[in-house]
Amino acid sequence: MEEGVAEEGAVCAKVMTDEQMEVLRKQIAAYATICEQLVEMHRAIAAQQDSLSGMRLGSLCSDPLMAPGVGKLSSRQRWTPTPTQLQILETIFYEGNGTPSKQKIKEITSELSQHGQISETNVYNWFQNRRARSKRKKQPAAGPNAADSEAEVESLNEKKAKAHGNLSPTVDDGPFQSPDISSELRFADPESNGSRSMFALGDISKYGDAF
Amino acid sequence: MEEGVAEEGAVCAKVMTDEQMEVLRKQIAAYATICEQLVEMHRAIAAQQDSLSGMRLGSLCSDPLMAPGVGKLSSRQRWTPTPTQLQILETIFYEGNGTPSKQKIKEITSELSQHGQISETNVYNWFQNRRARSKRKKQPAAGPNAADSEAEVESLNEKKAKAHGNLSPTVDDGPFQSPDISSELRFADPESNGSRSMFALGDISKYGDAF
DNA sequence: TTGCTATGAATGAACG
DNA sequence: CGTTCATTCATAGCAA
Repeated sequence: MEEGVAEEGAVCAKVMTDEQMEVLRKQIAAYATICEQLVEMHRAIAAQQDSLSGMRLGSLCSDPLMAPGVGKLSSRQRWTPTPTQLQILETIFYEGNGTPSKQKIKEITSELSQHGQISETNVYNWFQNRRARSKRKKQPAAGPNAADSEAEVESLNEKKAKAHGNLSPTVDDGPFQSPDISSELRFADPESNGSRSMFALGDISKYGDAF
Repeated sequence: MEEGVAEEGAVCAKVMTDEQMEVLRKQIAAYATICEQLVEMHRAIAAQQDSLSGMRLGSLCSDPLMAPGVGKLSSRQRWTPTPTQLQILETIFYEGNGTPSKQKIKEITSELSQHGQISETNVYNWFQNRRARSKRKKQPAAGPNAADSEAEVESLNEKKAKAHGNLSPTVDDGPFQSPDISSELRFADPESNGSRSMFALGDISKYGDAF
């Protein structure tokens, strides 16, 4: 182990001991964590923007006809999570609690009911949908074979396509047109249990010991 | 010996198995994927913010952002089928394809990608919308006299009395709330053990400019 | 400019 | 659980 301390970068190989490697792994895990959380944060923020922008014609705006009191649940039978609720849900979902147990649902519902009308069924459906959606985005990739190529990253670049010269005048410059399904992290998902990664960023749950 | 230039990688391979190296590569590649997502998300959010603050209720200043041509990296355009694509889709839809999903989607996508940028999601959405639209066109022809029943909207297609989690216009929760989620970010100590990033984690920093 | 219409995309809820 | 349905939102395209 004495040789492993060499802070001299002359020979990387010498410092590449198991310990060093573990450090590397932890660093990577840390970055993964940061990225994951950033993703969720952005998602939450986006949802907020969405909500409040759409709220202008919803309930927030005072509609002379629509009495903001109870008893008027006519239009829109569909539950819509408030920004706060959404954020909480995202957090819980991300935190690895991929275990939507019944008991959990109750707790979450209680928690969320403080921020708006909600029921256990809503929470249940939300988690169901969230998981299904996450999976769908990553299906085409992650073939049964893992040892050959990580073309998943490449697929992001394969979005190259000839410009369809139709009516759109200024779209040619646009980099992306649609968020394709191939872009999804396969490790961050609490549900991606089928991954065969050794270090398994999904395994980073144990990186907590590092910090 | 010209081999004396021995890359670190070569020697590293001695302490790190090829498998481990590959795993690390994948992990790093995964960051690229996540960061891509982040960039995309950020772009979308920025676009939304710009839109609602500048157009909807702002209009305090003219549009300094609409620069036709270059430099326009916000605003995500939605996919628009080319005439050729549309025709193909219509044909497939009309062919009695009552099962418009799954494997078929991939085939159709491949087919259509010959005529323009498209993704499976686009095809999927198109069929979803197409069917829903077709159905709704025929629904109003139920035959009830138009001289009565103004409450039909509520009880027309009453399927189940699932009255759980209704949403009343009252939003007790404020529409806004500070994004305190950032407090969850935790950074690993890069200086731990005195070793810096051994791998090109710096490569990630190229995304830094995006956010 | 402002508004409307058509439609792609997002998502809560239901089905099997 | 995975897929599908139904409703809504946001935006492209056009009209007055």
